[in-house]
Amino acid sequence: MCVTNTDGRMTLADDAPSTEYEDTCKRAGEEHGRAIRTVLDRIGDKWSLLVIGALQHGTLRFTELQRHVPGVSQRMLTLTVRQLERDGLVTRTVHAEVPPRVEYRLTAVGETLIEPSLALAQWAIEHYPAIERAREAFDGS
Amino acid sequence: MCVTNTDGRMTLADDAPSTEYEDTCKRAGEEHGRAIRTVLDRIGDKWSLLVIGALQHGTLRFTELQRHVPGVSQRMLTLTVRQLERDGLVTRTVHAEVPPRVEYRLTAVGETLIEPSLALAQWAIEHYPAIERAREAFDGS
DNA sequence: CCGAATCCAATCGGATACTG
DNA sequence: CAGTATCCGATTGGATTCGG
Repeated sequence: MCVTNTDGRMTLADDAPSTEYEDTCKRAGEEHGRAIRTVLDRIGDKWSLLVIGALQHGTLRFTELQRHVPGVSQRMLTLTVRQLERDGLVTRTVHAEVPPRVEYRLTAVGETLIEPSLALAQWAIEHYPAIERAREAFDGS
Repeated sequence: MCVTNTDGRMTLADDAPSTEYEDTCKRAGEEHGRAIRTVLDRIGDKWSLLVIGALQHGTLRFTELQRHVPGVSQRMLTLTVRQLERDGLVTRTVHAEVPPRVEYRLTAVGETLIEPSLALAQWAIEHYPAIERAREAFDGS
């Protein structure tokens, strides 16, 4: 897994043959692979990206968050925000009141994730029709 | 799930209160939600993005592809390229030879996925250390 | 060389019920 | 309100074996 190649181009996966330089790149790239894998495991799950998106305009409480992410169960929302909190992408603030009030908010790091996620979302919207057509053609033949 | 808001800003999830306009946006946005979900289900899996990355510089045969994506099993590589083929992101060309030769290549649509994926990969590499630190801090406390 | 088929463990995620 | 706990079906993905 190399991200910066010998020619300076960016790559997502490793092309490396077995030259010494490439091997160095490969070893360094293994770290990159873990980074990409880790991030993909987070944003690739069913709800994280939607939660990030729901929080992009400000603070939300648990129930509000649940309304903004249609279809998420209480359990999965809890697990998802815990993961995001653990990864330092979301802060969780508990106010000592009755009834309890818990507020979720993106951290600075969490906010930087919005831009690339949005790029992906735009790609999805733009190419979804083509994908649907491709599937029908593939399944039909 | 709204992507373009009333104020023109982009969003990943739906903020919509129940005005008529927002409801229209919401209904239209449900389509966007399916698009994003669909694409996330594809690139969010364990291997698709790595395969796309491996193919970004040209054509590869099955075994080459497997070498370029370290850790992938034969089974998963087969399933992954089939999905990508079905979605019209990759072409699969079988040459009638012995031994058989099968070549995989990105389609035009597949190539457009590289840019946003790379943006995400760069984010991953840049913020992975912060995520690791956040996790240690979270787990330690 | 390029797969398909089978088996199986682990994880994911929904439903439901209960709590401070 | 904001969770936690438990159960359970569905999905994921690795290992292995067989075939054209």
